[in-house]
Amino acid sequence: MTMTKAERTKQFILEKAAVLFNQNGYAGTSMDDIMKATGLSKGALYGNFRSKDEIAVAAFERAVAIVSAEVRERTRVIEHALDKLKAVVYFYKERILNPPVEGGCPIQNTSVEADDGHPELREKAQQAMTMWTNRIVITLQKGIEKGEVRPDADKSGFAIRFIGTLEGGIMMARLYKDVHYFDVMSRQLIEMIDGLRQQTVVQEP
Amino acid sequence: MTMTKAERTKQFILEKAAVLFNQNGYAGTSMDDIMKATGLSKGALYGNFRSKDEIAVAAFERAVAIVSAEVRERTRVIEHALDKLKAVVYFYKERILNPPVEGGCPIQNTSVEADDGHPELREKAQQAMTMWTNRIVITLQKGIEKGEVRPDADKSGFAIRFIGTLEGGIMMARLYKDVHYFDVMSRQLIEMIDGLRQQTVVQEP
DNA sequence: GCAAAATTATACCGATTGGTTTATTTTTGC
DNA sequence: GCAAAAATAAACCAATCGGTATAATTTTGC
Repeated sequence: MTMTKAERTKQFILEKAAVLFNQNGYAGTSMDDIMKATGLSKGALYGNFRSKDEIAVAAFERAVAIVSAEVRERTRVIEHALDKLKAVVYFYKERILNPPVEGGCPIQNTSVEADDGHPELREKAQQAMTMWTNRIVITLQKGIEKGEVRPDADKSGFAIRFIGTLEGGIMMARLYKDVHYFDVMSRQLIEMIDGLRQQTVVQEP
Repeated sequence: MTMTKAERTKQFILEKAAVLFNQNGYAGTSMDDIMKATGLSKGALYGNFRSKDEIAVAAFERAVAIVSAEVRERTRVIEHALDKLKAVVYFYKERILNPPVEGGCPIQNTSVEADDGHPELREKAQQAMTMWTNRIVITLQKGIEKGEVRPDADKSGFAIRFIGTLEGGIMMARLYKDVHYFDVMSRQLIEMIDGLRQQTVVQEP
């Protein structure tokens, strides 16, 4: 057996809790909610985790891992840096009303709830956001090395604009439960991506 | 007296509650919190409002009104449509870590918390968002009529991109408590605004 | 397959939740 | 300035909150 029974239970709890926290937030989710969602008792919950906080933090990281894995799965085989970025946009567009983890983007949900309290969750959200920007920067760097991306591109600036625009679109589309709002943002994202393209240099005679 | 005592108390409760809900969310704010923040008793609270829900909804509308009033105050005297939009960007940039209502953008906070439950709050957030987009569309329309804005501009598309980009910047800047993230988004916003300018037509000879 | 260890269920804890009741005080309209 | 109406304080309510103690059950390593 590759995974002990206890480990599997722990992961099972996190999978259920991730959805609850992502939909209803930290304050909006009770231990009783998690008991009902898992069918487990309070003893099982507190036997695997020390506190609600510990579940929330671990569930957040699980949620981020689920989304990351699905995005990576979608973009893995794509060679061109700009196509990779476009695939991310299309992924979110398709999944905007049917996200990998019910409730939307875990980073957005956790950021907005934790920015005024809960420093631990806020720090985890910061780390996840920083990881995301770093991955985009790396993608662009590789694109520059392969001559696909303008070498003078502002990599980290682009990463911030990319994520910020995406998150803004997610927020609006989820508020109205209407993809259109994300569509509008995604068109801008595609333009931004195309703006990174290495211009074909006209040879001087 | 222009305002009865009871009316003033009601507004006083809403002003205090607006901050609490904006910082800690609906689920994260208790009636006891509001009692402590106002110094009033539970009787006073339930004498003026029927339920926590009613306070939350009214407090949200108050919060939106406070932010709107400050933005309008800042942009009121500006004549040129594009300057008006830029002034909005600069206003948020200055106030990103010192917002009109502590806790950030009430529409963002309420949207993200209410998109999976609390349909009443979600509808109020939708209404506020729709009002905002409408105001931008009207500004652009006037700009077109005055020849300041390209007549073929996609007014409602721009409004969505404007707000979405702004909200994305607010989210990131608040997560890191660092204006830089909003700065990056604001530069893009200024470019978007300049892209709306009516091009000077080159006269054919 | 058995004993030790870990996991789980149940019952329970004090504190806090949103909300009500009732008595007292304050404000209001005349 | 006085009576009616409204607003407020205080005590109280059942339900729920996060968390613990203990006892029963499973899983584990050998």
